[in-house]
Amino acid sequence: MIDLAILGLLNDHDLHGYELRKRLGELPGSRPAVSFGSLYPALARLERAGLVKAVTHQSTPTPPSPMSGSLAGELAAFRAHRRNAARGTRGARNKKVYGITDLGRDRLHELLTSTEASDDRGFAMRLAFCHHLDPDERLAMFRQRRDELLRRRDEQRRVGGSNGRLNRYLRSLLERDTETINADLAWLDRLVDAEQEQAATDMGGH
Amino acid sequence: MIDLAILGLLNDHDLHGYELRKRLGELPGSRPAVSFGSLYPALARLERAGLVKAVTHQSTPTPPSPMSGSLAGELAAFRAHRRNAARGTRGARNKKVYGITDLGRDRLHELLTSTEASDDRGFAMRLAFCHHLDPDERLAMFRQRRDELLRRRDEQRRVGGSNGRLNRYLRSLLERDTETINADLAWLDRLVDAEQEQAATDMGGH
DNA sequence: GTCATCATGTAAGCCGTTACATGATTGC
DNA sequence: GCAATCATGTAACGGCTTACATGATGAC
Repeated sequence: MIDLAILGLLNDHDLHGYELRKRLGELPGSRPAVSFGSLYPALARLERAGLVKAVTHQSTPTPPSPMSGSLAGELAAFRAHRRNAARGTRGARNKKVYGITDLGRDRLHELLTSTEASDDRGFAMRLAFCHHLDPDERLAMFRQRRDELLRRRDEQRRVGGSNGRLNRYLRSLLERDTETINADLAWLDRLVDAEQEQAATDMGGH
Repeated sequence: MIDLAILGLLNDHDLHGYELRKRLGELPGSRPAVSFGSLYPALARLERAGLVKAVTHQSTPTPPSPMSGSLAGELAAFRAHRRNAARGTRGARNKKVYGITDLGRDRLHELLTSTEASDDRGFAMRLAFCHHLDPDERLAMFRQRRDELLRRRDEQRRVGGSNGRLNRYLRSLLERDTETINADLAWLDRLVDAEQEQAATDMGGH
C-alpha cells in the first residue's frame, strides 16, 4: 500500500519525505496521513531495492543572483556540506529528495495492474494513480473491481438471506452495506462509460 | 475492536471460540472473519482480566434420556474427563465455552458508550451491539457519529476546494467520497428518526 | 535569541495475520 | 479405518502507530 502511494507520487514529481507525507494526506480517504515512523523506513527500503533513489539536492533552488547569494546562506550551505561530508555521502539533516527509477516505474505498473484482490482503500489508492496506466489497463482494473463488488453483494445476500432473526440495527447495517455497494457499482459504471467515451473521442479526434 | 465483538456476542449467548469466530464472520462488514491466531489469545486475555470466564461444559447438552444416554457418548465423556483431569482444570482439546461476567458487561457498556473517535468499522461494530444500550445512549451514539461525518465532510471540502488541478480520477474519487458521506448521513437520520418514533410508541403504548 | 515549523530518523509496542502443531468428532 | 470438519492453541512475522531524539531554517 505505502509503496504504491510513494511510487505513484514520485512518478509525477521528485519529493522529499516530509512533503511526500503531506501529499499523501491530501489523497482522498488517506486521513490521517501516514506517520513518519512508517514513511521513512519505507523510503529507505525502496531505496535499498533500487526503486527510488536520492537525487542530488540544490540547497538553494534557482538562486536569484547566480554567484553572490546572501553570505549567511552560503555559510549555511558550507556548514551543511561539512556536516554531510562528515556523516556520509548525503546530508543527514538536510532535505533528502527522492526520485523514481526505471525499476520503480516497473514496480508501480505491476502494483497498479496486479490482479490480486485489494480492499476498498487499496482500490482507492490504485484509482488515485491510474492515470499512469493505458486506457485498456484502466478498464481492466475497473471491471475487476466491479466483479469484486458483485461477488461481495452475492455473498451478502447469501448470509443475510434469512434476516428476520436479526435485530433492527443489524438489519439496518446490512441494508446500508447493500446500498453502498450498489452506489459504488453505479459509480464504477459511470467511470467505465466515461473511459469508453474518452477512448471514442480520442479516436475520432485523431 | 475484537474485545467489543467478543463481549457483544457473549452477552447474548455463551459460546466457544470456534463458534464465536463463525458468528463474527457473519457480522456485516466483518469478512473475512477474524483469525484464530487473533481470537484465542484475545479470549485468554479477557479471561485473565476477568471479563469472561470459561463455563463448565456439558458434553451432552439436553440429553434425550436423563440417565441412559448412548454408551458411546458416556464413554467419550468419561475419556474426555480423564483427559481434562490429567491436563489441568479444564479440557485442553475439548470445547471451551465462555460466558460474560458482570465485569465484562461493564466493559461492554463502556466500549459501546465511549466518546473516543472510532473509525467506520468501529461504528459498525458498535451499531451491531447497540441493542444492549438504553434508547438515550443509542441516540447519543448516533449523534456522535453524525458529528464525526459532518466534520469529515467539512474537511473534505477544505482540502478539495481547488479540485481543478486534480486529474479526473482523483476528482471522481473525491465526489464518490462526498456521496458516500451524504448517503451515510441520510441513513443515520433515518436511524435517529426510527429511534425517536420507537420511543414515542413505547410511551404511548404504556 | 527564541519559537514555530521543517525535516529525518529510531525504538517500542499494538494488533492483526499466516503457518504450524495437535487432537477430537463424525460420517462413510 | 479414513477423511472432513470441529476445536484450541503457539510462533513468527508484517505493517502500522506513538513516542522519542535530533537538528535546520526562517520569522519576529
